Amino acid sequence: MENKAKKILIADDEPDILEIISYNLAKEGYETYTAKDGNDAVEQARKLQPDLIILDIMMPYKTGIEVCQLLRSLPAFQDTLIIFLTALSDESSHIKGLDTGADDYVSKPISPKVLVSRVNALFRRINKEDGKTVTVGNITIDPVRFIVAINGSEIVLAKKEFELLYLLASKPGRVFLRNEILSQVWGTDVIVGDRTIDVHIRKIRQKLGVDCVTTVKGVGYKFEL
Amino acid sequence: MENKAKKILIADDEPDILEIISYNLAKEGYETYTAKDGNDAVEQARKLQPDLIILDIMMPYKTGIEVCQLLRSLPAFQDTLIIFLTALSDESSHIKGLDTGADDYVSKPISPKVLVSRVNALFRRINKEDGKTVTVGNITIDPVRFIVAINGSEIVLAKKEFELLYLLASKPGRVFLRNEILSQVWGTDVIVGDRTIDVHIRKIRQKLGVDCVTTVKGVGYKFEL
DNA sequence: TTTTGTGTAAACATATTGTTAATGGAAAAC
DNA sequence: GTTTTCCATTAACAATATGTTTACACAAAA
Repeated sequence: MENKAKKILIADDEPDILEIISYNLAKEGYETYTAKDGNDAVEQARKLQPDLIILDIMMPYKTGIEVCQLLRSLPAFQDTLIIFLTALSDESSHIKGLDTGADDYVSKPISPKVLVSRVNALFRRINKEDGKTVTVGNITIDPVRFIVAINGSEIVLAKKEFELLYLLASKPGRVFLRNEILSQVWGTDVIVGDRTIDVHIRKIRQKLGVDCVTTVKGVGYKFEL
Repeated sequence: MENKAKKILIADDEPDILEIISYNLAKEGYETYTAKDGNDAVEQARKLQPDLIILDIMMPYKTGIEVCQLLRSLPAFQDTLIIFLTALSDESSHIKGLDTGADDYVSKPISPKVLVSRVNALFRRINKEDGKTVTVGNITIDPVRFIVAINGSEIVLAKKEFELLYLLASKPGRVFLRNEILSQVWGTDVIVGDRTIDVHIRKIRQKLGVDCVTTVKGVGYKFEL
């Protein structure tokens, strides 16, 4: 399962931050490398072919966004994970820039724990999306093609529906608390109303036409045939 | 499981913020306490032994970081959850301090909803630990899947029924006083009538169909085959 | 017998979820 | 650039499961 250590390249012009991030990720078993500015980041990235690149937005020579755009234009970096570090003041002006292909962004000031957990989450997500098709009974859920199949016939789910179903089905039988579902599918910062999960559950049940999502009242939901 | 209310200590020198946070967390069922500066925070923390401490970084007498470091050096606070509140201006100068052992941080200005969801997430992470499957004879109680199985056939219990059974079965043979049961399953602040436990016990007996819950008259109940 | 504690069923209240329709926004099609 | 379609979310209400109390029966101890 846990194969070779993932390589992470961290680019920031503040040595302190580099050190803290590097230290904390190394402690988690990642192989860390650092770059001190935009040009350095590009160079190192080409050399190392890291699995994840953490880019500060504000850096000398090239901003994180420029680095990201440059790398994304290369075939070898299509699938490389990228996280932006943004000062809060950057936010509005640069959120658009996140459309350049970042997989997540973390705002400063940085809590090592938060960053580490985001990184872990990202790798988890990738590991799953990397071909981990879930099959339970006659139901197959393919995260690569974004398709659910029951006895061969394909069913199209919307994004949230799919993510929710995939989460539940990834551990069949296990109950997911509503909170858990929220933070896994919607994220910790997004707040949605109480009925949102229900509505999506209903759509899933409706579309699948098979009774495979069970309610555990007062607790949550589970996937089960 | 969802037992007694968690104690949360909130330390900030702005009364307004204290009130907002306190109000919103109390609404969620937490037991909230407040401290108005660093020294106060330390003192209250030692008195209350809260489950979670929310610390503003900038406070008179002692900063949140200092409070955190001080508490973390005490054995009693090794496992206490700590969240920092950081203003934007704190940023780089205090990032180092965040490695003192915070479990999360939330930046100002604070959205009550975000804070509440972070708090919930944090507690959820902790609660996850006690999800061990209990097996006694041919009865299996699995809190992860939320089912009870007798000889392989699954039995669905309601939440309270399940929690009650899980409590008893977690220490087979041991007698649980009615008081104990109340505080463990219902929590200390919930008041219910005398017959409530009985009714749940009866439902458990009824659903399980096996005589495994024994009455110890004048004392309580125990799980026993 | 009286007292005390428990078992049980039904009634009631509440909490939680299910469902539908409406809204606004984003993406896709034109 | 405009229209159209689809999706995520919310609000409002219905439906249901669950939790609690009530009332009384029953049993064991005092």
